[in-house]
Amino acid sequence: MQYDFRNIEKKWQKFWKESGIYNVSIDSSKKKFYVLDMFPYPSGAGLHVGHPLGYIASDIYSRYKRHKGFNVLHPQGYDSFGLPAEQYAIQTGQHPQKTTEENINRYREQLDRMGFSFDWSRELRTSEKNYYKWTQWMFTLLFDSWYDKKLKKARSIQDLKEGFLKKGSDYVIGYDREFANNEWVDFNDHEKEDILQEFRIAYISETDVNWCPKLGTVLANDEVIDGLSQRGGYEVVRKKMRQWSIRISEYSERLLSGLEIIDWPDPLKEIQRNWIGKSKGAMIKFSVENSEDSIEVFSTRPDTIFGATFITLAPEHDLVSKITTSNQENDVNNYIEISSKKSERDRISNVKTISGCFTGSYAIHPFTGNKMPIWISDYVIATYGTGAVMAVPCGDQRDFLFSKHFDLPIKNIFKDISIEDSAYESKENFLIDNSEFLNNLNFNEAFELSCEKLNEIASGNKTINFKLRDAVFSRQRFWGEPIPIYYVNDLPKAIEIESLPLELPYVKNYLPTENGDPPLGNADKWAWDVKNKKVVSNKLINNKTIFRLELNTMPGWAGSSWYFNRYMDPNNEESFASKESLEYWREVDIYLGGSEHATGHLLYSRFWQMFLFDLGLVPTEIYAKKLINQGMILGDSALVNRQIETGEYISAELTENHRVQKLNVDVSIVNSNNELNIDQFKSWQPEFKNAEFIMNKVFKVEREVQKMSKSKFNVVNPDDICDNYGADTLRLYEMFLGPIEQSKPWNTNGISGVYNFLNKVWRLFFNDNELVISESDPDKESLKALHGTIKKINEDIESFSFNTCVSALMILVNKLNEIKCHSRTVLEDLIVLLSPFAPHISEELWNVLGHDNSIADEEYPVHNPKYLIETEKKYPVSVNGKLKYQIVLPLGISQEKVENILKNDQSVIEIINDREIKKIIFVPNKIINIVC
RNA sequence: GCUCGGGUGGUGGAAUUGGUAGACACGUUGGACUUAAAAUCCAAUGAGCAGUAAUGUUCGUGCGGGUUCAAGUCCCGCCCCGAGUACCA
Repeated sequence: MQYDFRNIEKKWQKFWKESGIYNVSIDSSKKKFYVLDMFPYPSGAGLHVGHPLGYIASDIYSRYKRHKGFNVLHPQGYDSFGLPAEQYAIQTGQHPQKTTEENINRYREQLDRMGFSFDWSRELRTSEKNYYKWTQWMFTLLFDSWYDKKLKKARSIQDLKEGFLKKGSDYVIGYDREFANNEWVDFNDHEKEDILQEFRIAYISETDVNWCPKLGTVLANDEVIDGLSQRGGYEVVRKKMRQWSIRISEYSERLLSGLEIIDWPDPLKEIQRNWIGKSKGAMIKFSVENSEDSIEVFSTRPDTIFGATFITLAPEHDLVSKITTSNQENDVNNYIEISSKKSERDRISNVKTISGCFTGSYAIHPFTGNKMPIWISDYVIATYGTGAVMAVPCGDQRDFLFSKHFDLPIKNIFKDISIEDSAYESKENFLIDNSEFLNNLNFNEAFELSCEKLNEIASGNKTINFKLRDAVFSRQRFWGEPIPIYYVNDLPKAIEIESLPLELPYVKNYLPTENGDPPLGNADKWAWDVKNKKVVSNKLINNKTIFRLELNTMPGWAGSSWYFNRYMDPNNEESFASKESLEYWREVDIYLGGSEHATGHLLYSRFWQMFLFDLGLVPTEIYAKKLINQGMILGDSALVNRQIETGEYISAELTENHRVQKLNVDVSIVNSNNELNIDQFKSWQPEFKNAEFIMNKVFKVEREVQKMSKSKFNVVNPDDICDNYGADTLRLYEMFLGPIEQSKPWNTNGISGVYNFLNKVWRLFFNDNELVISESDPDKESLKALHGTIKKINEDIESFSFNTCVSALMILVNKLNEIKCHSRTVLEDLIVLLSPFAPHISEELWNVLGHDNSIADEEYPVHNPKYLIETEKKYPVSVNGKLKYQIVLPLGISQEKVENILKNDQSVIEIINDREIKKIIFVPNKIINIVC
């Protein structure tokens, strides 16, 4: 008899739901363990087989940790604000709330079928007002805080105001404006706010942003890929806009050094390091001839300063208009206009073409006093460094090409190195020449000395520069958290906590308004009544108590930057989480998710936690100790070839000499031999109804691995697998597919293997319908097999190597079947071993053996080394062409035993390694090596 | 271009981190059960050579070198694939 997974799985899912056995609470008698999945965005397409990969892994780990006696927090929720729901709303007029809700229900249904042990009592949704109340509150904290460079932490803006009152601008370091304390007192509100805005962590400013006209909103740097929007792939252009930003750049150093102490995958850390982009160099000031102004440049090569022959500014640089001479004005304006029209994408694709324009002005070299022409060119990026570079053609290939192109002077400062054909960019193997006091120095010496000298003449200093930009925080969108700010005479004011949440208003439609305002501009009732602390009609706006509200909403990453803290205490009305719960659960122990969030969510959330930590609101600066990136499951797409001229469909092996176009077809109408079911194809979509085919016997399709997506018809729904094989099989199979971090195409070729395995497990307990369990003591052989497996599985689960766990279980079950072991003690341990992977069948069998499933988890079996000692194995080995033997002793052998062997064997010649002994290799009459 | 990963049977993938390469599974082939098929079970399965056979033997982890008694694993030089990033001064 086969095991009846349909009824078994339904039965236990119902039991888990009704008994709520996976709901946890604070229990100081137990050690806590927090396992978290990146919460999903509930899209309309539902889950496909790729989504659960990480959830299955985290579920296995959670169940395992529970067996180990930990109090495991394993929650799930939804990142439910976002663009797709809003796009759908624009098309259909339905409120995003409604579609989001529908999608969530569908997600929940699918998740429930897979037997996850989530604590659903802690479910959260970022779009719920009891959640976004706290997101908004945290925004007001960001607004009311500044970053103290001296203490290297965020502090209340109140402290800054008091500091200015006492010491003026001396209170802070690294600020380019100077004012005394009495001047501060005399500043008016606007002047004060202008200064404060340069310190607030959430601040408003006129910035260059990535504007996506198609989406009608700005995008953060990480949301733009290759000059196109991440969502939708639309063109992105640069535009100046008044925007909220988050001063994440202040945390660059901490975000970078924090990587050292977290156990995250190296590739992911590397991505974050590159994104933060720390570089050591110098700030160098060049005065401009016949002008008060000076140009500051950042250079990583101050050692090459004597090789600098001209200056290049970004076209957007502030000084350009000031220093351009009248006879160059036309050319310069022309150039600026052309380059501003270029989209990000054009700029990237035109990397190789050299363009630029002379401004007519000259800078003065700080040491030689030479005149250096000032040019503008769009190879200089306005947002990196100072938006200006000193061009050293002999040491930088771009400067070199630029000089050649515009016939600018090139000065070689490298001794005995030819720069005929290209610049010498290496920092090694050279001595400096033609550089006064830097002559005959190497890179390091020249670097230090040049910085010193620059400092002496007050023309520069050593600095560290970061690539990380402040994050744009405004979105011209409806379906996001409203920014809780109102404007009094254009001065932003935060809404205080008692009045939050600031709920999304009713709008007639979700598109921008006629005068280009964000969708919230469509709301009639969107003004803040300060006196009564509530939202009122726009018509009531006056300049005393009722003010206009911010129209932008927050980006998607706002809500996801702190949700892991909310799970600790999700229903708290008084605070985002109680002190007690924060102290108990502290941080995530294992975080599972994809590496595609490396420069988005995973960076922002680290920042956000650091900020909360600075304010003393959370107990740890690091919110996730260990992170595992699960790979993506890709779709194995099927494509039919259509002949372009005739429109006939050609079987894949016959396409030679035909001009064809490939069309994705539904993978469910293609069998595993790549043969298309023609009848199903014809009825699949109306356009194929009268399709003509060119083929021999069968019609073959082509296969291609693509990202799983609805539009490619390669989506496999986990429900189908659950229907046909059961959730346990799906869980085991997804784990069996390969290492968790690896991306792999989905195929069901091997699924019968794990399905058979579960049947074999079942048959260990049942002969037909009869339970066959022996109560007598187990034999040595089965104990040996069992304890070996226990050891392996414990180790492999800890290292997230679930595919080898499944193999180990298969080997064990094959073995037990072979030796016909029906011993209760062995089988009980087997059930517990199996239960994290296949919880349904395990619960059933546990119950079959007469246990009460409603009591706490059975402890995970502990291996007994006694059964692991294997007999010594003798292997032939060739040493210098002579046949000798090596004896390999098993793992865990005692020191005494080894010493005994050594004593009894006279022929030992050397022991190469004397660390913990695991294996010994013998050659006849001589031990030649001990391998550890 | 730069920075990370990675190349192992027909396929997905193991290999105790330097110690019998190919575990486990799929697939294939043969067999058992069956009137038959499905399902299930058993056996074989890296390639070559010799042998009726047990077995023996050679070659085998992208390519070429090296270290070592011993290399998929370590070192040097190439080739290919994937990911990230990109005019970053």
